[in-house]
Amino acid sequence: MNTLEKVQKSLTHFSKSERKVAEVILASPQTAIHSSIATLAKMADVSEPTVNRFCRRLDTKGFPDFKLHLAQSLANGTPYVSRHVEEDDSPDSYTTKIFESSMAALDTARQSMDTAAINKAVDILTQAKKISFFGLGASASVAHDAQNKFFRFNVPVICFDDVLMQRMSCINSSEGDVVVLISHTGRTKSLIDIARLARENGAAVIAITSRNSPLSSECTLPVTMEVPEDTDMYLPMASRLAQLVIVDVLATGFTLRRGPRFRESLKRVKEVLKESRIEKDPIL
Amino acid sequence: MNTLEKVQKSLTHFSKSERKVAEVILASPQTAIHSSIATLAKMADVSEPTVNRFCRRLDTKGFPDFKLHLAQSLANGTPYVSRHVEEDDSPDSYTTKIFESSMAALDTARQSMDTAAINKAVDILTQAKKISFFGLGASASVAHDAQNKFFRFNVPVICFDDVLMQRMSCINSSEGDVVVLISHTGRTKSLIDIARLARENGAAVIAITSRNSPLSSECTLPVTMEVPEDTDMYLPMASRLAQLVIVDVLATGFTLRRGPRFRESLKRVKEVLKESRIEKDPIL
DNA sequence: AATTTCTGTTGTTATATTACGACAAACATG
DNA sequence: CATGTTTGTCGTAATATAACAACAGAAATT
Repeated sequence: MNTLEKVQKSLTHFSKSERKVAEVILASPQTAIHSSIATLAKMADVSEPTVNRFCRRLDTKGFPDFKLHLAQSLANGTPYVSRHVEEDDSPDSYTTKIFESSMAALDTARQSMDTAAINKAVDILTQAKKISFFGLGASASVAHDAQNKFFRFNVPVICFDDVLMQRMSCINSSEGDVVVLISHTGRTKSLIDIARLARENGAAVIAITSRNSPLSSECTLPVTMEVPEDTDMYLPMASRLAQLVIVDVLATGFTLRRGPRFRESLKRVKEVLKESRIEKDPIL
Repeated sequence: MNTLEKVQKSLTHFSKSERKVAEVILASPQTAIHSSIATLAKMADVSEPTVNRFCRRLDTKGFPDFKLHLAQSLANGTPYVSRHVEEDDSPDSYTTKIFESSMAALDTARQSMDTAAINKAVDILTQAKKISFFGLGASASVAHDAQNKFFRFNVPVICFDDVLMQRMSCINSSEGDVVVLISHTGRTKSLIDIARLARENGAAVIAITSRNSPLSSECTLPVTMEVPEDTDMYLPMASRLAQLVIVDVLATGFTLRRGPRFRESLKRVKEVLKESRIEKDPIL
């Protein structure tokens, strides 16, 4: 865990003097890491060894080591002790918080990723006759993005954000087809039906969803992740970002598997797109 | 700039002994930050003051200060010196790289954000009679996401990913309407036309795009950002993520501006959505 | 209830470690 | 050979920590 958060969280566990040290550090972590143990002790109005003991209590080797850990946690963001948006946050404040919580969410998602599953998914995708991306509601935009990416690969790819079309498409699917389902909760009934339907028709079903969800047990290959989502108050967002990144990871794996000649043709697609744009001023 | 990268980049600028120090640090930065100046000097087979001079050359106050900077840059990720995906990366490796570069991109985007513009955009959005989100190609999925978010706010909102529909919609727009255009480059000709068209019909035009782009000068309020995008080889991805986060920031600003009673009704929308899901096992 | 004992907290002193400045030797360069 | 740069040696000041002592408050004993 982040050292600064640890200090914050252990506040109650500390003794009187140690709490003084913690408060000084929390008040201005940037000052703390640039101070010597003597100046910090003076700021907190305690003795130097107290500061040292404080450091030890947080599982560090001593004061210098503690400074190192603290420096790292400062670099990692979290200048705000809380990342949750509050009622009376300023635009500057909530902007920062949302960006930071997004980054933190991506980090936890990364740590919970199973790269073996990623690899298998790439396997399946490269061998697909046809790829379909399905998502509902908020996940639909991820499906669209995926379609956009894989379309450039010159692979037969479709995308539906509508239950009926998804069902119809599944009924017509066959061996060699790959269906990618995107759902954060993995509990949307109609998507679970679709997973079953697709499998019954011989298609391989990849699901980008959460671990242990009903959907993950209903598909051929679950690509799962753990994302801290504060859905109580705000809209699901972190999961969307993580899904997008996973789609990008799959797309990247796809291009790597296909080899260099394939990537040449990708560049040509890009060249064509440039024509619809206003050229950048060459002076810039 | 990241300290570790700085060491890497300045390798040629160093003198013989200083380079020895740099190499030892690059070989194992984790060891370096946990060593004293004496042990590091011994490892590099140079004298202690040489190590100190090395630190000074990198604009730090001395060895301890250098360690702090180095620790921060290590915390920021970059265990890989490069975040770019290489030809022969393992799935684990490219997954990590893509996640990390995404996070780094969000960080730079955040730093380049103009929160005053965010605030103005929220102003405009809260007063809108009707909100339209337009994006083309890859940005279309962001527009969809935005529609999804604002739809829950019970605001008249539409979204088109098709040039003709966008034009038609603009022609029918009037005073009080708000058009939000999403384009990373801000150079897509047809979107620039649409910005002009919308303004001619009295609509306010917000553009989520890059600074100094043609689009940003053609709209009422540009919400710009700087995102490092490696479009040469891979697909635009970082910009998409940043756009999504900005949409989320705008949506959050919107709900905050609307006050607590508004958020109550949001919860009701969520309750309704739950009915389409399989309930979570209460034991879990 | 008063005293003792124990446990944990805090400060003082002493020492070892660490980093840095000043100077001098070695080295390269014209 | 002269000049400027690089590098190392030495001494000193700052820094962190170990060991010990004083103290406070709680628990136990009388």
